[in-house]
Amino acid sequence: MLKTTMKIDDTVTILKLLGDKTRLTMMKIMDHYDCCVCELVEIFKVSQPAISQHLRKLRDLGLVKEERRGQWIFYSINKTHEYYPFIEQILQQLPSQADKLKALEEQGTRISCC
Amino acid sequence: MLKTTMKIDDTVTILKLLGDKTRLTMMKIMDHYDCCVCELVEIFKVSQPAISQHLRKLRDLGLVKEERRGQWIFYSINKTHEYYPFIEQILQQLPSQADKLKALEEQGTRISCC
DNA sequence: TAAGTATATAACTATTTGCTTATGAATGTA
DNA sequence: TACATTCATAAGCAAATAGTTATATACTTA
Repeated sequence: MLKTTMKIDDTVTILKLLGDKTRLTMMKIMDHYDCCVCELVEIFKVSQPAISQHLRKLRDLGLVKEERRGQWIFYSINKTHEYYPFIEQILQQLPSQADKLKALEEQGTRISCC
Repeated sequence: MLKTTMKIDDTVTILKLLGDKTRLTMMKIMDHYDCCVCELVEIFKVSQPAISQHLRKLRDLGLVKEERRGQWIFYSINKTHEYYPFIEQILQQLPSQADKLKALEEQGTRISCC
């Protein structure tokens, strides 16, 4: 059990971000795999701007980091974030979302950029 | 570290409820003290219906339970809830809100009903 | 029983949120 | 250079949210 003391306001901000199915699932996925935007678009069946906007909120808080690789921008969880242990604790209790990535591979979409 | 596996949808619902400063603070307080509605109204400086509506959302999910004691209705955390360990894990990392109750006592408001 | 206190619910409102489409900027390639 | 692809941003919209005031319900007490 962690013993971090978290500020209430910070905690509220983080929980609000995680309290969205798309973002929570994205975080769970990105906890294990770097993802480019187009993969996430495929997975969640929403528009590309919708994904970008979710990523922006996560990035604005520093919860994820981006890294350009040529044409693509890959996102991953920022494990150096002050509250990463807190977030990790939550993500660890969620079921693996590896099936979603597997579905992409089978469908051939993931290969397109990774 | 807990190893519970939580459904994504359930987790989202809970995090959404906790992602509100009033509700998160209420939960932290109720984790240690039974509270009647009027106390919470005093603490949060919002209208009584606002508090009742927050409590209803928490109660609808079973996260808190109510108990009438005469004229008052006391709310407390439902420690038998399937996901209570998950919630407790979050609450434990928050700073104590005991000062808010102490302020009530000094102000004489808490005594009125407890 | 009548009046007072505590709480819940209903109705309304302003703000926030998550999505969409349209468009711009950055990179890769013919 | 021209064109295609990837991603970000802007603008607009519908739904959700958190608050308010008004009112109903339940209990206590004079």
